[in-house]
Amino acid sequence: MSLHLEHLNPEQLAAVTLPDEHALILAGAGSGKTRVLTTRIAWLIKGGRVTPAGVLAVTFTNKAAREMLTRVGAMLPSASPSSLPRGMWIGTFHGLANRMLRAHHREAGLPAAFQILDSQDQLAAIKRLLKGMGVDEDRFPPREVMYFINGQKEEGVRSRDVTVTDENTRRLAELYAAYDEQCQREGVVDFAELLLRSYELLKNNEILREHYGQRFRHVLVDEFQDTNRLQYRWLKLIGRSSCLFAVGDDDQSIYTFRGANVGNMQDFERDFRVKHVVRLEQNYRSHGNILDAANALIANNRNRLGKNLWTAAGQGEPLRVFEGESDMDEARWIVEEVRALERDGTRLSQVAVLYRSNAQSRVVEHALFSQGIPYRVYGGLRFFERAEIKHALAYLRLIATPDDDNSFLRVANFPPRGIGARTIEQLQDAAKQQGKSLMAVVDGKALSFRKLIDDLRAETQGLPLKELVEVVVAKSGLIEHYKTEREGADRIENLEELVNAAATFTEEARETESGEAVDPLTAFLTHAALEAGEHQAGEGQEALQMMTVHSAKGLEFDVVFLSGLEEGLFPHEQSVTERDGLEEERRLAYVAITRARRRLYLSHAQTRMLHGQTRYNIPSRFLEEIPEGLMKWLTPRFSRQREAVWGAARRAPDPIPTLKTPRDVGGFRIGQNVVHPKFGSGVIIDAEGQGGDARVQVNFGSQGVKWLAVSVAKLQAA
DNA sequence: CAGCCTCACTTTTTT
DNA sequence: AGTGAGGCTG
Repeated sequence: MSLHLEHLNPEQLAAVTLPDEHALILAGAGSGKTRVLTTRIAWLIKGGRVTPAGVLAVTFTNKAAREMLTRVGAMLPSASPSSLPRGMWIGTFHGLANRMLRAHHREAGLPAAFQILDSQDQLAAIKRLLKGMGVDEDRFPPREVMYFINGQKEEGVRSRDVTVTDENTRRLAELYAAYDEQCQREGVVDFAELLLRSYELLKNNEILREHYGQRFRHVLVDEFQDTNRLQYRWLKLIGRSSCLFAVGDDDQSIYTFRGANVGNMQDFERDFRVKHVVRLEQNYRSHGNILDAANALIANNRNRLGKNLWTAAGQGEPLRVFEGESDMDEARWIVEEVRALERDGTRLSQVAVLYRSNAQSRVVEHALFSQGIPYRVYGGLRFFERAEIKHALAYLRLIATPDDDNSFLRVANFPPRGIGARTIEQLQDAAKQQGKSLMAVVDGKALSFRKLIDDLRAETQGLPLKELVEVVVAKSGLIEHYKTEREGADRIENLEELVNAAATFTEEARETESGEAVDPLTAFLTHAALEAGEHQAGEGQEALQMMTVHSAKGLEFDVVFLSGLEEGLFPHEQSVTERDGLEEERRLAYVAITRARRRLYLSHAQTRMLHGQTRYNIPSRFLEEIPEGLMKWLTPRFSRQREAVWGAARRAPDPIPTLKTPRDVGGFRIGQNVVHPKFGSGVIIDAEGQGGDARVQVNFGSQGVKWLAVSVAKLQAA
């Protein structure tokens, strides 16, 4: 009910109570940015500076949007979360764009029941397009065409405006045009299109622009460092005459690989002549040593707006650092520590194992599984992305929009009903000739499929959503089909879960009243596309948390294991070739470190299985960038000779089978530690040739990976 | 038309 | 190592 302004620190309070002008809030990790954002909204409304309908708040994930909604609701009078903020627009960029396009679909040139393509759907649509146009998929891989199209859309560039520099780009622009035509014909819209379309709608339609410009007095943006150029332009348009309140942290920008533009923060300051820049630097999450480590690390980055976190909490423990002989060794150690923590009363759900890439989770999972420690792995396939769910949704879509060729192709012959490639090809030819959809030109064998869909539509006419989905799942033949599959039980369970999802969605929809009148089925399909489902198995259970560093952003844990701190892995080897790639990796490490509240473990392994091969890695440069005084090495630092691995392999009762036989090359061998007068210390990771011609490949960490001729280079065994 | 097998790929991810 | 997609054979 209350805002509790007295609990805010001076900077937070200043940010919350800024006058009605543009503001940029630089909010460090754990500095209470969500709190500032939500309190600001509530403060504006309570003070009568704005009505709920005048507020637009944008986030990146549905989860963040929900949290914001709940927290704002809790601070406002008469608030039960359901009867919430009448008319307030809180949501993701895509959610809000969708909302606008639904409301003005006619002006935007879209059918009322337009469908949304997720990335999978989009790729399928592009593959289909390329095939139809007879494009050589080796020269134009569908995935790259997709990246090109999305990249252009995210820069706000339409096909006719593409800067054509060469033949390749010219062709790509053509494909872009053809793709957009296909989408338009089929009444579907991809994620990037949602944004671009609503941007153009505002830009070209003066009435709407004025309407929304007048309406939204205050526009607030979360995670501003993650916005791309189009999103920034969208904000500029919709918030033309409003006060823009942007909250972000340039040090936590870890999504440039998907188009995020940190430069938006500087641009914003300049474009809007921002008078108020508030830095939130007091951290309420971590102990001092953890923060000091994070600060020291990120200080190595050049492109920063500048910020230093501090805490009133004590220094806490030193960071614990472990060197494993192998990835398995590292995993074993993690498991041991986790059990010790558990014995000391730490809740498993407060412990997280973080890693740079998903492939690393497997070894740890094995170790945890064999010790019977419950764990939960984040990421991977989400509910609405599962094949069986996509199949069911395809049936539903065909009921709503029969011309949806993507869906037609997905399920025309699934479960198998004798409509093979031949038949489909004929249909595609006919459709192309007549300029119609596949469903419209169905004949012969495929008539049975159209009849099935027509029957389903007739039968479900007027049924409530839940029953509708139930009937479709039952009569599509999917359940029957999965009964015959050996892995089918899980899939059937998921289909049943889909029916439940439909049931809950109906209730939610009634409560939150998304406003615009859309038929329930379309609303549900939109929900499925826009919210692939954070809803995952094992939620809320007491289990160890495992995830990539990326997915850990925004979360916090008492204890964090940051594993695989090795050159080539973290920083990832592909990052060194990208512009500013290393700085992004460092920000990633910064995000990882600042997830920990009380205890942080850092670990690396000397050898690691990757893609079926043993790799020899040296410790990450990031370990060297953390002051020695903050760390406590659980294993003697670098003292274990790499030879120890071979020694262990010889002595151990069961030798580690994955190790290659150490081959002598000019007195050196793979895995050996060496010192070079110029490049410093490194480890031999590959070798070729014999005697005088022998060459070895050495990983010198921050100095890079080099091939050296043994007879020339002054290499010494370390 | 359908199942099987080989081949190529492998950073990070939300919507 | 493990997976997914596409090609080939029955």
